[in-house]
Amino acid sequence: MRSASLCVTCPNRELGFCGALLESSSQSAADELPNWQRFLTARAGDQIATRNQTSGDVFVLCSGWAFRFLQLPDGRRQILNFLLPGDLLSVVTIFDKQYQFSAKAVTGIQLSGFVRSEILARCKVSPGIQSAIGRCCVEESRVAGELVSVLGQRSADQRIAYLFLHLMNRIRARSVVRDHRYPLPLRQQLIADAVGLTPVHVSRVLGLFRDRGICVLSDNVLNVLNPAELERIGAIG
Amino acid sequence: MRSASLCVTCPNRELGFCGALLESSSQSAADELPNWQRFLTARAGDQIATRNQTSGDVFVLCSGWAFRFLQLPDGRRQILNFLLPGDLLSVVTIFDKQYQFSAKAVTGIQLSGFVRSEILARCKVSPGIQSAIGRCCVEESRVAGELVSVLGQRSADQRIAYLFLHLMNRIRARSVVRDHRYPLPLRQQLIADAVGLTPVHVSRVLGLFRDRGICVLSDNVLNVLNPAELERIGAIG
DNA sequence: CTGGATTGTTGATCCAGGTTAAGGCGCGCC
DNA sequence: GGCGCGCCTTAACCTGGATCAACAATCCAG
Repeated sequence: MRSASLCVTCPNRELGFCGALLESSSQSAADELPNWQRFLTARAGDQIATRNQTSGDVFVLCSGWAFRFLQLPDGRRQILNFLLPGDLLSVVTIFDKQYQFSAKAVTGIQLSGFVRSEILARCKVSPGIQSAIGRCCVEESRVAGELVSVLGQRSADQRIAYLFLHLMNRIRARSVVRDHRYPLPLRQQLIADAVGLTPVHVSRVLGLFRDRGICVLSDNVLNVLNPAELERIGAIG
Repeated sequence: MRSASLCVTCPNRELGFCGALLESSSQSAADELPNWQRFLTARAGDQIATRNQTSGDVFVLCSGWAFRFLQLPDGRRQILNFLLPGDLLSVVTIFDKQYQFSAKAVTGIQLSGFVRSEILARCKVSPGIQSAIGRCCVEESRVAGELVSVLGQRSADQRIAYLFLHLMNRIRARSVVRDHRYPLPLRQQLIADAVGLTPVHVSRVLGLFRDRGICVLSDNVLNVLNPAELERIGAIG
């Protein structure tokens, strides 16, 4: 019961991967896990995947926030994206048992793991899963391309505004947002690692946004006071 | 005959997508195109795809160099990757008829287009195609992640060294390279757009590499004099 | 041969963001 | 309470790369 209900209560509405997978399975007894699925939890800060590690499971984030990243030899890291409930760790984990990235939990999280071979088998018989995987690939590729162009071409305030707008969209896809207040459990260090700036400069830019009445990030809530201005700064062509 | 022989003579050896597709098809008469395939050429500089445009075809580059990019509102562009013979324009064009990127030819090129619905149909019956698509997705995602971390975290010389090393690997996968001389038909402006620098600064860094006896790019050939040093500068963790 | 376009080089100057450091605030723990 | 530890903020300074500008080299078109 645990994993199924968790996945049903927090599907990724944009992509619907988890939903497609579950719909393709016959209903199992309400209080036991099918043998092709397992369930994990991790605490804030725990590393949940490591580059070059292999795993027979494909994981979906059921609750909490996490992120994928690449570690550099000098100790710095680049965050590739943040994972929200309903997200696959990465859609390519369906095709490759070896992780090409590392991942950590931002908050406490719950993960649902599906046996890869089971997904691939279902894929052959279920057009629903197949197209869900296709949509995930398209989305991951689109987001990665956007991030490349933001990191390659845009200034500090544009990068941070872009990150906020991107996350705001993803949060809105999952829950109703009131008064432009978005739950955002991110330390400035994480924002820095995501947009390729130092924490010091992130603090400066956030201070600027605050002073200009654009948005305020505190207590894990992003309060957007002037959405139009944020959009103007962070929108990508 | 044209398209088939071209694809067979320049398969992407890393990924083998084109080969997998062709192997799955019954041999057609040697001098006519099957109706699910067509063949295009473009001249250097031609735009071969535009963001948000839709197409019923999935294209493979058969000869020449091209690149995918995102255009920014201010006129700048970020190159997402360079396309070498055998590359799909992007693997996600198999799943989405709408391009999420633009693309241009660097040199004169030849493209082979496959009707998308035909690929998807073959996918259902051919495990070879399915796994080739999977491998393409893994590779595209890995390369995109690396580029994100390079743009987010690394200095100008590291970025350019990384680009060179990355392209050298891809060129070596396609043809024998003698004396560390790699064919590289790139203007400095393209290198700049790929690594997020200005052409002026690219020139300075290339000058530095030349002075330090690391490598020389001229006449569309990259002559690598000190591979170890280039590797030291550009290697990612 | 000449004029113009394209590309690359080099120098001078500027500035966005990095670096370093110090201090403040909140919070858990002894 | 006091103390240590994260985290944020702010200030002073530095620097890598952008910007601006001049010029050389190459290649065509006429």
